[in-house]
Amino acid sequence: MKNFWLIKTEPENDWSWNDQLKKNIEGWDGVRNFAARKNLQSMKINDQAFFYHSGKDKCIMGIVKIIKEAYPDPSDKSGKFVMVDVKTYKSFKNPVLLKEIKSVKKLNKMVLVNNSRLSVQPVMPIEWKIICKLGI
DNA sequence: GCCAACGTTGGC
DNA sequence: GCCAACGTTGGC
Repeated sequence: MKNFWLIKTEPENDWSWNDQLKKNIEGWDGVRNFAARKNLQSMKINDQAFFYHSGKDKCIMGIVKIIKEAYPDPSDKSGKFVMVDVKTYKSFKNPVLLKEIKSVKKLNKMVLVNNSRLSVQPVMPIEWKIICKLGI
């Protein structure tokens, strides 16, 4: 079964949707949190993930697809953490703002709303559907 | 720039 | 194995 996710990035300092569009395929490394690692390890090929800008923007920019499942993150010297590869899938015409998400009642259970610090989060199918509609 | 919330570390 | 201290994240 296909799963849905949300991955966060800091567009200013780290990696932006613009960078993603330019590069198309990118290794999602640098995750150093056990809850996030667990989510990375649950990802399957062809799962989809929202691409979220934290910081100034605070919005979902588009969708990426998982094209390679969890493998050891070479940037982690301890060897404990993993990464996946993602590929640009779809750009939202209307990036969905955190503010909008918070204003939709059915979305107020989202991890993004309740635990905004988790950098790799699961998304419920119903939540996925609503946000896709908002972003078109 | 502040601060609340959270995760991780390390001493016991 | 607990918990205080610390560092980091991210929304405001």
